[in-house]
Amino acid sequence: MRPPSLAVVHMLLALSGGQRHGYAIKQDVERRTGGDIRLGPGTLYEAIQRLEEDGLIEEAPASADQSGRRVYRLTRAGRAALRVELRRYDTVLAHARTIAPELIDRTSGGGA
Amino acid sequence: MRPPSLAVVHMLLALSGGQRHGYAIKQDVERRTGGDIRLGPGTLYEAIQRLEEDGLIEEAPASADQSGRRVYRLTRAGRAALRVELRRYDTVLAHARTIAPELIDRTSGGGA
DNA sequence: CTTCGTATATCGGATTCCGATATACTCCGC
DNA sequence: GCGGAGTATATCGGAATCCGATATACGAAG
Repeated sequence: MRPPSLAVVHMLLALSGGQRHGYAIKQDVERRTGGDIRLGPGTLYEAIQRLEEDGLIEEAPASADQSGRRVYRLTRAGRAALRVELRRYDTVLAHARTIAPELIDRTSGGGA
Repeated sequence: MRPPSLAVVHMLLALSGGQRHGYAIKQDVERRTGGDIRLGPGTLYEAIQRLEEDGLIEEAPASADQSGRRVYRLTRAGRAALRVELRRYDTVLAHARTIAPELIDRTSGGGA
């Protein structure tokens, strides 16, 4: 189980805000990142399958009722895994602040 | 050019602390992450090649002199790319603080 | 009935990861 | 000089992952 990509971490994070179905995860991630992270159907549903197999997410009870929508939520292990990844990012940023603080300026100038 | 993995970002970060050769990058990353990120020869040298092809790093002048050591340093584009990745991590952490602050506790207490 | 947006699923090419393997040099003790 | 350990670089091959293209289905709007 390789460490999840940024896109997948964003998916996990979206789910940490409450249970939701695949397409809603996609929209949540795209909206929240301002379009920086875009999830095609391949990335989205394959990641969901993998995440479910690994026990990081699970289908919520009373999920696929009406129109085939499957609602997912984070498991305990999923929350733990997310915490680990988040800490890794925090570690990188901490090192960056030590080694090269000028790389972390908030004067984004251009974009969003 | 897919976004670099955490391991590669660590490599870039090591290089942002000054020019060095491959093996030194490996040691730097492993030491700084406390062994969390381990770079085998495959990961290390293939990432170096890719990074050089993409113009993110370059061989320093007077590099492969003595014992075949190749010394690398970050290019301008490399610094810019590193900044982008760092900002992405920062964005994820910012969202995490908003959505699920309890996932970012500094009580590193438990394991290593 | 046709079109559009939502929603899910699978396929296939390309990329990346990373351990195993190979080579070569240097320092050290003997 | 010889053998071993650590340093240093490079390539191969299997596996995992990414992600656009494609397909299906449903409901609302025209």
